Amino acid sequence: MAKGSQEKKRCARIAAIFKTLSHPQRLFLLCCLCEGEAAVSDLQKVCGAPQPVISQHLSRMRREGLVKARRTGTSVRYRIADPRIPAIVRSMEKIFGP
Amino acid sequence: MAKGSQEKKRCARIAAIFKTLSHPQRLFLLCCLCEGEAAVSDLQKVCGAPQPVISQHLSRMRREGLVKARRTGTSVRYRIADPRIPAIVRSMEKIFGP
DNA sequence: GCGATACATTAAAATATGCTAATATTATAT
DNA sequence: ATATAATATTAGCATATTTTAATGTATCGC
Repeated sequence: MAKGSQEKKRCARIAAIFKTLSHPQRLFLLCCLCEGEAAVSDLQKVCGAPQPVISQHLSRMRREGLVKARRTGTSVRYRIADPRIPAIVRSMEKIFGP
Repeated sequence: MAKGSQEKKRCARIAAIFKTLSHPQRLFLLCCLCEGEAAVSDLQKVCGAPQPVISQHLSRMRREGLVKARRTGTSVRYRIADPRIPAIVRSMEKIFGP
């Protein structure tokens, strides 16, 4: 395998995660989940977007391993998949914040 | 101003940065610059993409405040704009790495 | 079972992004 | 001043992403 190829693969992998984080609403949803577990309907209220859009965003974040889900009766509650995720968002805010 | 609106703006801002980081080649370029300043021609060699593509990527990262540039004769050398950036990429690798 | 609630999925239209090719700029050397 | 090397910019096309709208699935209470 060519030199640097390994590094490029790592970048492609991380870039895919960054892409998932690169949508304003999606990132906002993630930030909401940083405060604690929440149902789709809760997120819909604070986010203000149509329900299918929220579901699509959450679905994508789940595929990418950013969040996890569990059913509670008829509702589904989402949560952050890794406790180190909030720190990354906060670091970004410190560096690139207003 | 409505509640949560401030938070949404922050997310939009950070999401824009994430979007810039969300391209494999761009992220690879940034990682190269994490090792130290480099000229466009150097980056072209390790990256293997056409020169205009590299320039476009660098130009965008510059606009977003991720990198800085300075001329040295006929060549332009790029560098990371903030020393805290490499840590973010490394954190991401730790969490989402192979 | 039936209706209602909460969520998920899909397809198609609208929009944004990235690549290519051509051209422009900037600085050095002769 | 002209030529050359290094980098930047632009426009147009191809592709990917987002949104919208409609439909599907699952769970609970009756």
